[in-house]
Amino acid sequence: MNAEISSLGYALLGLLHGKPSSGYDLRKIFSSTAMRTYSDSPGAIYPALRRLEREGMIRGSVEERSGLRRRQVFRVTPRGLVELRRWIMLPITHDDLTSGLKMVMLRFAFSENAVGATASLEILRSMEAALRPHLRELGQKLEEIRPVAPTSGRLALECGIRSYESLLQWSRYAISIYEKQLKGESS
Amino acid sequence: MNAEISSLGYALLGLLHGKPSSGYDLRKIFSSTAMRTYSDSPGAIYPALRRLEREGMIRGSVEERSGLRRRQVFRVTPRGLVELRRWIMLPITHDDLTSGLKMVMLRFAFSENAVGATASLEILRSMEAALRPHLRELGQKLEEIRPVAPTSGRLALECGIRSYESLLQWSRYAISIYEKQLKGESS
DNA sequence: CGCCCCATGTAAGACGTTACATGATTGA
DNA sequence: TCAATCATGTAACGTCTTACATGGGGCG
Repeated sequence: MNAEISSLGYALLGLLHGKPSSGYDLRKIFSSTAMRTYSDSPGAIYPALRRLEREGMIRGSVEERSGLRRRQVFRVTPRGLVELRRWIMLPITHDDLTSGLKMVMLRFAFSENAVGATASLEILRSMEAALRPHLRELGQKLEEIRPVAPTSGRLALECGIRSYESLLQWSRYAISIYEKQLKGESS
Repeated sequence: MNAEISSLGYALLGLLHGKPSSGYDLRKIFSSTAMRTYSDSPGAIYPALRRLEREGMIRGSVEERSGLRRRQVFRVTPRGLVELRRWIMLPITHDDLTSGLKMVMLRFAFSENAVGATASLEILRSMEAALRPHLRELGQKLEEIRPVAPTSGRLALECGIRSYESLLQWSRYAISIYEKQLKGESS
């Protein structure tokens, strides 16, 4: 009942919240967009959908359309929406930054539809706050290894640092966008 | 005999080429550096080492040190070095860019020690060449989704684009470093 | 009729995660 | 002697990958 949901599971949940779809539709979305990272293979998607259904996060309903083969369309249940929102609004931790940013960006990407623009803004601020100490830490690591590591090792670390700096700049840019958008709405 | 080597396997191979170590040493390296992403759990590292040994990539030798418990130090075999170099010098494909850059950066990080600075430079140029078309492609995707996606979805894609742009800048910077270094040596 | 697209799935195998087990040594 | 650290592993479990299976429908 209370099993963990994989990143693929959350990707599916978020997409289904945007639009009820069949497994085949979802597969096409994955394979045709930048979300290809979440596997476009049926051997991953169909079992993941069944797991979500077993946990009560989504419900599938067979569509009998004239002629064509049966097609099962999945919809997010109220319970699934609660879980999706909970996951999206999780505070951004240090681990979220180091263990690949895919999950965080996925959460952000779904945030506006699933929770609202103020939530998106909150995520961005949380990210900005988490990035500062992380960048300091990486800077220290660089100083540590500078004398001993080969150039290529040092440059590899510098590449990581730059990418986090770019993320920081992006988050500020995104914050400004949302602040403008929200101010416009309230006025 | 000819099984695929996982990313963790290559990480271990590269580290062992830098310095023969025990499983425990490797674990400490993983857990104390930015390479934590490659799992610091014994349940992953020890089986991976055994696989590498089975494939003839590394060889372990038990060190009998006064008093302390037996400690198995692994060394890269000639065959392992051939495989490591082959993997490092693989041309950088479009898939390498989309499926997380961890592998490419790992290859680059090991390149100087395992193959030489000219190889590192070659990798960087290959990366720069692969990045240009990829960035164009992402730009098109952005134009496609701009009218339909919510702000958060669009911003998430922009974040990806920025990170590749930052990677492109880094690769140019790294190329200039290597070019200077190699010119200095040859003169 | 044969072929390709829709749409769903299953089976085998590899890998990683978590948690536990073991045993020896060092230090309080 | 008790705990912590060194050092190596195993077992259970879940998930992903790859490849194959199935079966209807449209089309030339």
